[in-house]
Amino acid sequence: MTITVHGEQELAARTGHLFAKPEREFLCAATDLNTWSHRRHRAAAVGDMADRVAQGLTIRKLYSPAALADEEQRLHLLDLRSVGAQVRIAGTGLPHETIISDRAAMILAGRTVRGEREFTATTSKILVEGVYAMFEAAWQGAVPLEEYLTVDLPHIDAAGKAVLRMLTTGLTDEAAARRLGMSLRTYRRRVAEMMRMLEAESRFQAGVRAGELGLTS
Amino acid sequence: MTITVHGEQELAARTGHLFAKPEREFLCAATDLNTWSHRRHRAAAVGDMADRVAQGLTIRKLYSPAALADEEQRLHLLDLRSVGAQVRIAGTGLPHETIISDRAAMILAGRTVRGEREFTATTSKILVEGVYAMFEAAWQGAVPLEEYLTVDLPHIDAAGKAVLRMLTTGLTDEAAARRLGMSLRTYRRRVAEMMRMLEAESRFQAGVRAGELGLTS
DNA sequence: TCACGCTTGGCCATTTGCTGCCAGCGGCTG
DNA sequence: CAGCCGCTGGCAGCAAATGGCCAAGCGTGA
Repeated sequence: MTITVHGEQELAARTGHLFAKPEREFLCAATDLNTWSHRRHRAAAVGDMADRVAQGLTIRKLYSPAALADEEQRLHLLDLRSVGAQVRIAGTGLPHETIISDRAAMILAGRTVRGEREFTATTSKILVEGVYAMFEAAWQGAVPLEEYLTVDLPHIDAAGKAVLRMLTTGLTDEAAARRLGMSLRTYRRRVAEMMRMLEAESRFQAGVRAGELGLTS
Repeated sequence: MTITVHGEQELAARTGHLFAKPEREFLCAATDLNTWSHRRHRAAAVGDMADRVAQGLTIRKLYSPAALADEEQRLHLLDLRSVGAQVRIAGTGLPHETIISDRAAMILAGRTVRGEREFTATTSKILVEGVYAMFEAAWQGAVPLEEYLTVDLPHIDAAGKAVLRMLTTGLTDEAAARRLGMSLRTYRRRVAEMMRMLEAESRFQAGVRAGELGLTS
């Protein structure tokens, strides 16, 4: 079964039964939080979600970085996390929204046509499984929310970036300092500061952090 | 238009016109190279591909790590690269195969039913765009082929992994060695070996490499 | 102008990391 | 059984990293 509907009311009327009560798994991919739900419904949804997660439902939500554009959305994502939903941030936009319920039913949202949002809902095994596989691949490549938020923590200015670059070359401190046109003592001060920012006790550990966080590319 | 067909002959007969001549972009996601093409056709396909790429066609192929299971597939992927196709390896299996042609037509392959492979082909804008977005997200999280092959270079055994783990904790060598129940000299030997494998001159550099390559998770 | 705060650079003591050397041990082979 | 090889561990010498201390210089505000 594959149908196209217009507007959220028609979507709910014709497909609500497919998505109302996921039992095992609920997946959602969207650009940001405004895509599927209005602001005033979110708090209630979180409460409901906590109960469902406690009953064994797996909830996975994949958003684009736009979902972290404002503090309200960010807080809501943290709420989702606190009730046990898994949230990841993809490295790219997710302009078309997808919901997969119990791996059996799926909605894809299209564009708005004459004021009504266009949706395709389907229970086609092939379609659902195909998109599910893609979701899974995107999920694997996405960053868990906490990690993504951590990425924001070490804000590194140009001078810091220069130090990181030098550290990544493998040069001794003396050679690196000369390269940057500063004294060894100053360079080492900068390195010590960088280590603090990366919360590392050793250079290897700092390197791992920098590498994992993509700070060296 | 969305149809389900059985077997590759019916697929070609009913949808061949949609996929035969992509003009701008051809996307393919699959577990490995056996999914869409037989071995004897591959070399010819590469030749054809070179011409098309030269004419401006963008070819992107996303495979799972299974595509690198044997040398023949690996060499073929390198051939694809050499003619200008973009190839990336996802971090997860892609059990269902997808082709998107010029962002206008799409095939999803399902399972084999009574000896015939089941396919869904569609030109539905919503479906195509939805899957396209997922493909894009998966693509962003996937590793370019050359990089992935580089990942394979440092094959790290269990002892090496233990050393990496210790290095990542930030402990001094002496503390780490004691933790692993070996002498400082042996630990340092292991560390030196790890540095060689990571091709690093400094510990920071080694850490970056390990972190970027995902060796610490 | 003077005082203050901050940054830089030189110097130095200490710690940590790097690696060669040698002895000892265990396993394998002829 | 003896010899060889690979690995381990202790020790030593040296390099590199860590960071404290102090003086000098600069910018800012009263």
